[in-house]
Amino acid sequence: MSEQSDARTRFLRLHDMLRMRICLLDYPPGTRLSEEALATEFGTSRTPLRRVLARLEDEGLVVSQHGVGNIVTDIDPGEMARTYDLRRELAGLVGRLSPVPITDEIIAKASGFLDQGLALLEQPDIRALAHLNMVYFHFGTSLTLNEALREMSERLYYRTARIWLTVTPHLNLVDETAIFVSELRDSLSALQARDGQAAADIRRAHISLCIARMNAVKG
Amino acid sequence: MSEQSDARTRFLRLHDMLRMRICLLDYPPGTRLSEEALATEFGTSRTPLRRVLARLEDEGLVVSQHGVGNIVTDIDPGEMARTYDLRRELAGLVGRLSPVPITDEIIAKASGFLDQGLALLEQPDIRALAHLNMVYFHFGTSLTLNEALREMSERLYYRTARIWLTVTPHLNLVDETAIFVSELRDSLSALQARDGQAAADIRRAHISLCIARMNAVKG
DNA sequence: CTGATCAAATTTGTGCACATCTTGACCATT
DNA sequence: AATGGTCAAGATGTGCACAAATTTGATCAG
Repeated sequence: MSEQSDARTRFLRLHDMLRMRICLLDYPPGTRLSEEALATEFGTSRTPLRRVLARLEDEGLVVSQHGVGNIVTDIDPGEMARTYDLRRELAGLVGRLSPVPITDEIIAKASGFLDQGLALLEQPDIRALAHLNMVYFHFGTSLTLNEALREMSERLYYRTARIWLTVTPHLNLVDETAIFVSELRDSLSALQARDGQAAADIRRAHISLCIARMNAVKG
Repeated sequence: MSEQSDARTRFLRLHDMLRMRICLLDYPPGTRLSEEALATEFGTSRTPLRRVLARLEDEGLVVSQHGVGNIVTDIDPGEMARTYDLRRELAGLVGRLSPVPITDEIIAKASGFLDQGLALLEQPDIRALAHLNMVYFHFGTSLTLNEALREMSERLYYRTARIWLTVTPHLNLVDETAIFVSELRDSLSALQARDGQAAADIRRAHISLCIARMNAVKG
């Protein structure tokens, strides 16, 4: 009873895969995505694939140019900074608009994220760190029942996810991992106190700090 | 030098027209939009039109069902209430995140909106009121330079625009017009004082009051 | 009259052929 | 050698024919 039509399931799967590849920089900005090549890889024709690319274009991750190709968008630092400003505010709102009651199950999940983060401290890996950050972000948005807030937060997250991966190599990977682990630790503490607002504020504060670190790199 | 390709221009025009029809209830919730009929009306084939419908589906205004049709979505009151909660917060943020300096030109626009509102008081018209509200909303979002904030605000606006039109007939049209005019008047005063934050707070407050009025109807 | 069953009609999804546009290479001219 | 034009190659955009899915109505058995 997956209640999803086959076409929609495939659409969501392809969209997820391509978005992930873009956000993990498998397709760096400027990459030309050939519809024909992708259609061949996924075993479909161009038509369903164009539906996926259309959505990625609406999300601002690619731009389609007639006669040229589907080009992975570049990142304008100023716009990304403003997008981060909004993400920071939305992160705080998660604790105020329709917050979910904190259950033992939620705490267990947060604890699991901390374990994975600690494992990454032993064996740093920027790609694994980015992936864990993504999963943890979805966990964060799941703490509100406000569907629109979840959707907008995720939309903005995927638009800014690449900038962090671009900047991190210039920082110290071990340091960044440690900072992320401390966020996971603080977040777990707040949740254990059954204080969802505090947990949201912690995520908000870490976005602020992330903005500051990236500004320091730029300057 | 409109710098837009022909295909993109047509896409934007069709998207705007269909979105307007949905939000003004020309296509009430549950309406089945036939791709063939719309393609004939606009003088294209189904292919470009499906690109438009795909975006409307991503925006949550229609759902496409294989073998059935493209159906205008219904409105869940609870979700709409939560969406309004977020819209209220975003309206306040417009005054804090990258606000634009208030120029004479901006004040002139606000003054023009007030004139149009006053004209509507003389000759009430729910459709004209809804249209003026839409134009004024875009004016409001133009007061921030934060592109993401503008985009998310507009996305949420179009998702909730219909609920207001659905509820207003149960209220008094003249009263609603008068309330809107007072918002325009307050907004103009704040802008004349060169206080963009105050103008944003006024719009925020009016969203709060609108939520309260709609809750009163429901209860 | 009621219920089920099936076929026809209608609608969206897919694949393909072709139109349109961009780019770059090649070549003739100055 | 520099420059301008022309053309071919390759990419996305469009239109059409068909596949797949759903609904509807007719038809027939009970």
